Amino acid sequence: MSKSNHFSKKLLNWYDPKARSLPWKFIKDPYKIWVSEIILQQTRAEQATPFYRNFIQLFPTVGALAKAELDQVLKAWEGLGYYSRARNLHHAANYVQNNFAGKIPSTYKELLTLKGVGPYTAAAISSFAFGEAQPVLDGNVFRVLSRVFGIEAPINVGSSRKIFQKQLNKIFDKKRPALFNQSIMDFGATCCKPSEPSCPSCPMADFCFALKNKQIHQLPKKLKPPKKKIRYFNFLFLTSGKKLLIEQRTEKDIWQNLYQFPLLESKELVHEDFIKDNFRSNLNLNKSINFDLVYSTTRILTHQKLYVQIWAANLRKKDFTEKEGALWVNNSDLHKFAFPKLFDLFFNDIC
DNA sequence: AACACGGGGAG
DNA sequence: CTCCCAGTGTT
Repeated sequence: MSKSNHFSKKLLNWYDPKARSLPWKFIKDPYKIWVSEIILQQTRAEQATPFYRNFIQLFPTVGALAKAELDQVLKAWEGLGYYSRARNLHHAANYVQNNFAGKIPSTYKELLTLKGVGPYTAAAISSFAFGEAQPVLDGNVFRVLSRVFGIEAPINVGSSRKIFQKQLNKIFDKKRPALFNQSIMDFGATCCKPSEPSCPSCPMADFCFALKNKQIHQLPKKLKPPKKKIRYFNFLFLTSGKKLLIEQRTEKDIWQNLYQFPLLESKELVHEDFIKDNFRSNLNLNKSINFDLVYSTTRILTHQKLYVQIWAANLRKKDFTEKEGALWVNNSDLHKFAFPKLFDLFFNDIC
């Protein structure tokens, strides 16, 4: 028997559907499968689970999601990260309403026309929800293929993809696409793990390239990521009575469409006096207004390191200020706005 | 082809 | 600290 067929047979024999029980498994609703796959992009299952449950409760159907305001959808995504997923999901829900009569399209090709649905997600939805023979190629599958078949092409460069896709097509079980896809991802997640894989009990052990050649810790190969960008964020926590000044981020940058306090950003560390002067002139505040440093932290993102300071000031009625694009919100309305995670930490810290 | 995009967990 | 995670869109 060829090594390729051997793989599929071993895999399906190894797979225990009950071993990894997750809320989006064993469901057939294409909408829920779609939502789960978007949430799971670059996100661990444990982190995804509460967000998935909450999201489905708030937006049970594609119609409900399409009707919702983007701010509501972002609020449901608050703290999860990669917020373009929420924007694209909302956009695509309306696209499905208008172009597919509210039915999630059933083919790989049509699914690719939805914003936020790429090759992985289209293969996942089309196979899980509709039984189409499309193999998924995600981080797990890259790792498994690299080790078992000895593929040395780095998995984090686009040009390697076709090499992995070719090998994947060879071993894919067209007769049982959903089962194969579920199995190979579970196998990667629980057996052929990134570190400390369970080689002694691995069903592929007798023909795995990496095990045979002692390459388990060398495969998959990956190119070094670029260095983190350093950014300095100084926010102003400006209150007046029960009101607080916030603004929406609109740039194509991290946290697009989320809310924040008025911000002074710099590439270098800047002096306290410069920050305060900037706040005064930017918000048209009186010289007598005082600012206290109330919060200081760092945030590590995948490609950035943020040095964050939050300054507080309180205004009397007569000092009340207006700023283009900013809005005063009541404490009681704050929960309606989606903020980056660091503000959640801040709110918890000061309360 | 390279870059941008969050946040959390594990080692 | 580093690496990884059920990746995709933009430039």
